[in-house]
Amino acid sequence: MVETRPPANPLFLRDEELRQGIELMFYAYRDFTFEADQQLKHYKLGRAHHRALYFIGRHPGQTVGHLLGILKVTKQSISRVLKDLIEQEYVEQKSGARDRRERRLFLTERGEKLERDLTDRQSQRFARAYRETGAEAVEGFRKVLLGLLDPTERGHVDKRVRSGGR
Amino acid sequence: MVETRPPANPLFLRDEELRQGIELMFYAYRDFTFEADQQLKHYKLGRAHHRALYFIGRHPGQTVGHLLGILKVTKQSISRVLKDLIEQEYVEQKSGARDRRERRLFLTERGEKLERDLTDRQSQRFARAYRETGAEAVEGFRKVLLGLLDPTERGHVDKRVRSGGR
DNA sequence: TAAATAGGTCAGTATTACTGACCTTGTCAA
DNA sequence: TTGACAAGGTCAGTAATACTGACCTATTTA
Repeated sequence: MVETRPPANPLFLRDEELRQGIELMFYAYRDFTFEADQQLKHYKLGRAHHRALYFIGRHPGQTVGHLLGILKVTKQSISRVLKDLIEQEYVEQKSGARDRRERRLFLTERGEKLERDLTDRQSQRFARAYRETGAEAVEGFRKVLLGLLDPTERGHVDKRVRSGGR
Repeated sequence: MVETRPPANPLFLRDEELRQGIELMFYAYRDFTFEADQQLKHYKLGRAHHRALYFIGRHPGQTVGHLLGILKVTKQSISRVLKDLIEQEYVEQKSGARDRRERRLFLTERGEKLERDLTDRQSQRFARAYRETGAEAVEGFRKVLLGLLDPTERGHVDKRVRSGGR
């Protein structure tokens, strides 16, 4: 594997560097999602259910529309997933106090348990990575991820993420 | 949004920090894939085609089995995708010189063009994020992504990524 | 009261991906 | 040279996710 690289060519290096980022992102996401997907099979649920569960737990009492904005899917898609979760009593909905058209979403105790079960391994994966790389690397990681967002999304996401979901 | 946070509780902070990572990862990946997905519609291809195209371009002359190991899908899945790409002359295969059972995969010129078209926007997204955050952050980003991989994968991926695909 | 909004639903379709079984071609070692 | 094994493809069936488009109800609000 010892190779003599061509002398510094800024354009080449740049493209190469960017592609390395793209690939690492792919590989990391692939492994990151795999474990939870395996778990989900036991419950006969899919990744979409996990995503809904996660974000409802993270933003309890938010509306269906809010969830739609996070996941960026159609309401037909979320509707199916929510129906499953509500039927199996992982999620409950209460109509909004001020606006009764709204369905505000909450995890039941059962739902919280499931969510923790699913997310735990992912958290552990992050914990391991953070431990291995240190606070400075983590700070860089966060910054770059924020930078990868659509500029229009950055404000919302940053606020959402940093406020701990509330 | 001004909120008094509870006094430092290491366990809470830890969980909160990890969840922020999980979320940022989700949001970044969501936005990262969206643009290329839109592009793909014009060509009547899906995300799976892009992935194959990308990695064939990155590792020209590699076998189907190698691609399988990268994408972690079944051969039935890759088979369909490769068939499309070969039919539409984005990809060509040559049987291996030493082992003629192998199909070694290459992009055609047409395939290279398509791949560049699809990947360009993603590269630009990374370029923007890297520019905004600086070399140190990028280094941290890469380290953490590597840390998120399955330990068994880390060696392969690191080698693959750093050797520029060859 | 009429328009707009939150949300749901029905119908139809596409993509991705899975399991399992089986086939061909080719390699390689006994 | 035969037989096990490997690389790859293929057929059949199934499931999950997600889409578009049309249409519906309940409720809020101008």
